[in-house]
Amino acid sequence: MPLTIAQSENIRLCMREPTQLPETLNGGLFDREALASKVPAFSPLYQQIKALILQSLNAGEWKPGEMIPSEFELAARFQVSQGTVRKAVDELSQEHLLLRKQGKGTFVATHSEEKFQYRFLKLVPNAESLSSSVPSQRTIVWCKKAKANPEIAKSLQLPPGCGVLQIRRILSFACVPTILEDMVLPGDAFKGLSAEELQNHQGPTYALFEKTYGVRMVRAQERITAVHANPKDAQMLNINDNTPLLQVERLALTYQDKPMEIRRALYKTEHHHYRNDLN
Amino acid sequence: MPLTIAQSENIRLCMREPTQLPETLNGGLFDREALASKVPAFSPLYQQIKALILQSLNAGEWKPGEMIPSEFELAARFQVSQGTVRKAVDELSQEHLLLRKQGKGTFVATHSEEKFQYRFLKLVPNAESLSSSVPSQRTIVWCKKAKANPEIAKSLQLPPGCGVLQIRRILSFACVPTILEDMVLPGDAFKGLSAEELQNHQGPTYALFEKTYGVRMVRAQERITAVHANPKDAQMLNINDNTPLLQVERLALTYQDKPMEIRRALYKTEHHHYRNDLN
DNA sequence: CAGTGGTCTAGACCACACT
DNA sequence: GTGTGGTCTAGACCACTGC
Repeated sequence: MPLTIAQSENIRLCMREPTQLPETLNGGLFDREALASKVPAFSPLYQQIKALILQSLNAGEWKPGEMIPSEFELAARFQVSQGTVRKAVDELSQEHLLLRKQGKGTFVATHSEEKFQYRFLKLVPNAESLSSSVPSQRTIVWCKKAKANPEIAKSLQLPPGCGVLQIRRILSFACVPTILEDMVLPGDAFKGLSAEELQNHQGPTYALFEKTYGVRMVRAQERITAVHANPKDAQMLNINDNTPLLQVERLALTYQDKPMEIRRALYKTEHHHYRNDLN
Repeated sequence: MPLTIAQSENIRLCMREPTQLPETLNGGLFDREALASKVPAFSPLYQQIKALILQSLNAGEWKPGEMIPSEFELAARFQVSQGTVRKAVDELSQEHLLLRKQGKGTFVATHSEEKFQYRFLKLVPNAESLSSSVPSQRTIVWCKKAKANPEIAKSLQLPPGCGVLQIRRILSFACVPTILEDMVLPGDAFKGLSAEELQNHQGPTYALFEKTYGVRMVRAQERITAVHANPKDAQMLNINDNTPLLQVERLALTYQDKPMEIRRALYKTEHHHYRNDLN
């Protein structure tokens, strides 16, 4: 049945002037004023829905691994059609924030998920069939408190001198030390994180972060250069001072692009390489 | 108006048994048998449409930069709804094979397009604001014919000993030689390509390839390691033998994932870095 | 079986570009 | 104005999961 003019008019108003809609019947589950204030006033509906879902994710309404409401439930809650919710969820699952499972539901993505473990680790063995592409051993060198220097403070969007956690560790593949990594985390968000916890947990470090500290890394940027190790670092990796290494500087972001980790790693590329797919 | 049962039945048949549909009215513009033979028999309609569009692109029915038929025209041609064409086109434009321009039409993507020039070149200046991120100078060292060794033949899916083109060149940024690059191309596809042509054309090399040789690179894989230059290569880049460099090995693919180029490049990362965004 | 996501359709209207 | 892509809706049915 075609839309009536009145219905169409409602839709138009809904898209262009959300705050002027009559009171909805959703029992205050969400607030169109808040919506209008958080996103550009005249963005497409599905992007507004996307922003709302993002807010709920960020607020922890649904935890990593949990199922979110079905498309029809969300459609009812936001007073839009299921197709509009679908488009929002489509984009979020493309960005790996949500994970759709046919017949089951839609789930908050997690770094624990088998399929997405270590999805930020691009170093793979040259002979992929021979050795495992996940680190076989993880050694925490230290985990200590420090004050952020100006450069780090700026990158993490913290006030200078703010408390941070400094972590150094070595990752080995097939018992060969291959990665030397220094991480810097905001102290507030990771209060209580210790070398023991880092050493003992199973699976990816980012899975620990999201499970225990509620910090989920969703994107990252890496800057790669070729360097020589300094003598101390070379010793840690059991290599000659003169060995060329990849230096990978990472800035990892959580929801709404808030930076939550700086990482500088040295990759030994004798038996491995950094793999990148260009589309 | 809701679908009748008969219409639904038609849709079902169309999805599951394309070859059993009655003759279409499209004047033989396409052949459902051919369709069924090219893609899995039971794939969603929109993927079948996607495969058909891909075939037309590959066959050169629409050249890079040209406009393809409107969504409604394609829908009529393929006897599906506009929404189904839309989904196919959506995916293709996400893969950078097509480019949608609101109000204008949908175009075959091209490496000449301002927005996508050098989209495979991930080396950017450390201070992005200071210097340009596109090479200011290009020097062809040589462009010569050779026979493919077994390894190269395998990568390019050619018979061993097949004729190939070997190209070496140096790219400079702000007059500083920064990239030393060796490319290998299948001789058949690039018959007549000369050092002069490579030297003199404007814009990205991949734009030349698609304009003059009809070879459009759509994807690529890169393997990055850290190396030392050999003395000769070091001289070309005007650096010390001991300078660490990024070695970037690329395999570039055209439509249907056919490999068409092998490239081994050395990147000097004194003033630049390889930038990668992880999603 | 019911519930979930996945596909497909048909139709309305908006936003943008060209003429 | 006409034609293009972009958004939104409503409704049907399919495919998969788990009770």
